[in-house]
Amino acid sequence: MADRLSPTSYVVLGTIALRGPSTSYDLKRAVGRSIGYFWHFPHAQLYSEPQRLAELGLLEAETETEGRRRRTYRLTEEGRAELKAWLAEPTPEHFQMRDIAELKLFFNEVGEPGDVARLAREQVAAHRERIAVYEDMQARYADLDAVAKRMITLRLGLEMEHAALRFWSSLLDEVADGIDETA
Amino acid sequence: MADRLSPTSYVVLGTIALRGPSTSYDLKRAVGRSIGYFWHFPHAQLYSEPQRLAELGLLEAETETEGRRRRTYRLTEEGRAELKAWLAEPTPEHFQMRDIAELKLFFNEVGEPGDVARLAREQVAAHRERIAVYEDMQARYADLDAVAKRMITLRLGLEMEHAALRFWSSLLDEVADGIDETA
DNA sequence: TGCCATACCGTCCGAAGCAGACGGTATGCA
DNA sequence: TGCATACCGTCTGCTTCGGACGGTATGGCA
Repeated sequence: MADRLSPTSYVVLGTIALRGPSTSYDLKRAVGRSIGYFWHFPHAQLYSEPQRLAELGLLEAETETEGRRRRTYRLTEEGRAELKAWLAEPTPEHFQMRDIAELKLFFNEVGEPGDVARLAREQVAAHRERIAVYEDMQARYADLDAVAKRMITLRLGLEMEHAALRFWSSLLDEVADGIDETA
Repeated sequence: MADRLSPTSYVVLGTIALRGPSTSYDLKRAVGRSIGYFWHFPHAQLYSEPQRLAELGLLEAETETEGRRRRTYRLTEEGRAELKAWLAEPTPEHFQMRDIAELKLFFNEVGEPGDVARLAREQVAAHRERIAVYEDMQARYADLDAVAKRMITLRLGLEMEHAALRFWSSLLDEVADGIDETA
């Protein structure tokens, strides 16, 4: 059913399934605090996508009449069914990376000698910082049963961050021997 | 200089810098064999983007008159300068992940009990397969000095794949105890 | 009570990204 | 000669994207 939905669609459906009836603004904040860490969605889509889903009958909209023209969306039975079908079906696509740093590293032959070291240093710092953020979240929500099941993706995020950190650190070691020791 | 280029622009610029003068078709194949593994570009853009870059003076186009209307692009001085400036400048963005499997995992509460195990099994297989591909590439080009510098990104790719494999394997262990042992 | 600053919230638009259909060209082999 | 297949480029319609913009509620201070 339903033409074929995009990942964005399922983020909307799924977030509403987890939180209950929500406005676009609610979605925006919820996504910003969770999925947004590994998959970026421009907030404009969290306004347009629910409208589309409502037209498809997967969501039900209720518009406030006074004050802000705020719209609250709730899941329909069809919406929940669509979401569950998606969760149950195979996932053929391999993940994609979108890492500007990796791109730069690939073309490093074209650049100047110091470039790689500078890049590596930056990346080490960035990944360390991100790891701190994740560990903080993990600690904060450690014993909140309500979100325990969601927090599991944090572990994946941490694995990835550590892998990246390991890579850039060792690259830095290899490359920083002697040359360009300046911060 | 130049409004501000997209990652796609730098992929085109960079690939031409590495390979020398190229047609869009050349770019398509070269990208498919390298960067395409971690960052997907639809081939149509490898036709339109060089045209834009030529208008900006970063590339120089030469069109064949007979047979196929093939266009060969070569880097201008401005193009090389732009590329080198990009390589030298800081990289503020953190990588993005786009992993459908991670999305499904995040919403697993909504699904049925067997879903996570099935997902994990799939992912383990997929990452193992990808690791095999990468290791094969690594072995094949191990002693080709010409591409050694590019192959370093493969190491990063492998680190990432291993991290993902570790995560999904251990998740599978945790979740597959007793329930749903069917392939 | 009126005014301002600031957070809150939603819409719009132009540009870029994207998938894939389509159509034309060269090559090889029956 | 004719067909199959690989090679190569273009086009179209749609979605995604970033960010500017504009309106609305709240609280504090004059």
